[in-house]
Amino acid sequence: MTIEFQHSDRTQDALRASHLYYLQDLTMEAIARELGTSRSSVSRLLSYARETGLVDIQIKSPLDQATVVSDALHRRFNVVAHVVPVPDQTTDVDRLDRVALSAARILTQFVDSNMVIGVAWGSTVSAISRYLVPKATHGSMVVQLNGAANTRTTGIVYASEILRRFGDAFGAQVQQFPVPAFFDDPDTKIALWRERSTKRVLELQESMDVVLFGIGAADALVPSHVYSGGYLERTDHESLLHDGVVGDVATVFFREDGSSSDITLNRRASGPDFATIRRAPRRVCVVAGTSKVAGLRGALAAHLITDLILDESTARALLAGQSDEGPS
Amino acid sequence: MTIEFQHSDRTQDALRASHLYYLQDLTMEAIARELGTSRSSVSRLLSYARETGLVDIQIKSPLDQATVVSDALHRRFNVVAHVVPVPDQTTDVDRLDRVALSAARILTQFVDSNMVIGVAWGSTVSAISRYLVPKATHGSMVVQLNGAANTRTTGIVYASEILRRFGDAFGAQVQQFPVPAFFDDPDTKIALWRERSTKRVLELQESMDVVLFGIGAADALVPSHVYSGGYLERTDHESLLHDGVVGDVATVFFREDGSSSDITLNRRASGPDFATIRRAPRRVCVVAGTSKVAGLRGALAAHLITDLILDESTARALLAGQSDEGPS
DNA sequence: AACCCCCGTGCACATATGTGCACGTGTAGG
DNA sequence: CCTACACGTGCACATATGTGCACGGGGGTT
Repeated sequence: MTIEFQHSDRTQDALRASHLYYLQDLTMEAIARELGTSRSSVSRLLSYARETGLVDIQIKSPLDQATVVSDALHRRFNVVAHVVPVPDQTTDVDRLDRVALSAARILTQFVDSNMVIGVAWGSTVSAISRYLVPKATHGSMVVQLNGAANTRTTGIVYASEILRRFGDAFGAQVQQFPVPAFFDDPDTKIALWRERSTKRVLELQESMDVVLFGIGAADALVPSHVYSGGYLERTDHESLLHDGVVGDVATVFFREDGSSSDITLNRRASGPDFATIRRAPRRVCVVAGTSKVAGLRGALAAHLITDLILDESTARALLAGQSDEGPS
Repeated sequence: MTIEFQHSDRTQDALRASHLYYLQDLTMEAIARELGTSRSSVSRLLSYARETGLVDIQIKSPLDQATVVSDALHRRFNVVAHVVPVPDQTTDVDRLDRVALSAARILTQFVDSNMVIGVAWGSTVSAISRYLVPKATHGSMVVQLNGAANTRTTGIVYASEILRRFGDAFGAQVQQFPVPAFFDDPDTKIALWRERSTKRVLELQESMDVVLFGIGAADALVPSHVYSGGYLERTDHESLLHDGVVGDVATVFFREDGSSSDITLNRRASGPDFATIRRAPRRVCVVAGTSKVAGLRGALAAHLITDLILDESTARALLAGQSDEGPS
């Protein structure tokens, strides 16, 4: 008639080990004894617990003494900045990786149950998706921000892989958006936008709680997908140049001052317009590498960003510019 | 004209090191190179960051697969249980210590800015106070639940030391309650309760967001202060026995069924009545050692507890009893 | 039944981390 | 100016942790 206290599950052991290790400061040796197993197994249990998100490690920069840089960003652009320390001479590839790793872990804190999470699928978001720390939530939904198909591929595999990673990590349902990144004919877009299946996605986008995106920039050293993946024609590039575009967010282009009206290509873009993005209370932008500064500046001017995760050099480059935006 | 990015502060280094270590998985060696210091200093920086609460490590038992025990407690008593793994043969002193360590770290998660935090000052809470992890908050207030003076000492030093630790850890103001634990004459209490200085404390207690307390039990192996510290006379003990008391929370006694009416001694107790405690949305009870099970059962019956932190054996002992409380 | 594959385990070794100690620097006081 | 002291640093060593490898026990297949 005794109640059974089996800890059959590997997770149970991991939980217990984590508690003993992180909450009671026992050594792995001691934990091994309590669990009746070998020290190495404990080491593995703990890695498992970390990978699985059973253990969650957060860094809290005391708000009153945040770093000078992040503080300056807050004052200048009215965003919460998470500055990722990366040595200056790091290559842009490594830089992206390190920023993505940090971003993935920071992102976890923003996600919770019953949220609608919009994600783009550029190289930045893709990198992040590889490092996501699982967090169990209920009733959440991951929605794709913009289409992925281009003239060479449907892009589905690539984009859906990214989406799937997000869905897996947060136990969320995934809503794909199976349309081209850019339409050939704006009228097709208009027509498709009237379809009920499309509308469902658009409505989800309207109710996003969190949006995650990078910045597209033509001259990034790690080229953004949109500019290198066969999505745009030569004439498109010329059109962008002509319209004074400095970058894009989820296929929607903008100028350095944040304006995006009368940019021809936007009529064919599949991404959400900026009003939709701004409707989300938390809008997380991740940027690695100074080549995206101009674009970033535009996105800030457009008030697309509430939380900015970026590497240190980029933060400096951003601050080095003179134009003040100030809290609106 | 370059902006200065000094990281003069030790905290800044610690923050950066923590980011690199916990968010980017760099080795301390690598961090030392980036910071231009020795590996040992990095090790020290990281300890500093942990002690200081710059880094916050949480264990999240996925709600859908919480341990069997904590789950059973939830169903049986409608509390969120945090079961601290402790080997069965541990002495009660060690047991208290380990539970207190875990409790201190769990407690951090419950505290936030602008909260009123009520704390008792028994041996359990005292142990917890020694392990608190600092967490910067603003506008918080720590309020003492019950008086501490007795016939031998004013108790002020002891209780205030505990209170101070809480205040320090959370950057909170401290509100002491300089009255006897038990009055000799109930009328003195009534009179004093009308004083404005007393009323201020009582009002604070009415608006507590979090309460932290242990369980007092006469037969605990690590004797509760109230029963051993010269607070009660022989006749008092007899009176308690006569009234069927199984324990107390902050000097207020109750029976196994949770009732506390007509317990003579309560008229002389300085602690808040149970209605006041129940007004707090989060009521954290910490218990180590099976000798307190009877008392704990009473406190549960009185609905004094929303969050229960206890060691494993005690949890089992609690469950081993047959009486069901069930969600109310 | 015999076989094989998958998985979890402990061992032994390679790394990574923690810490006593001695040194050097800066500051307050004599 | 000298002395004393507090504090932070790196070194060297002691511990603690991570990981490749080989072993062995289910469970499914032939």
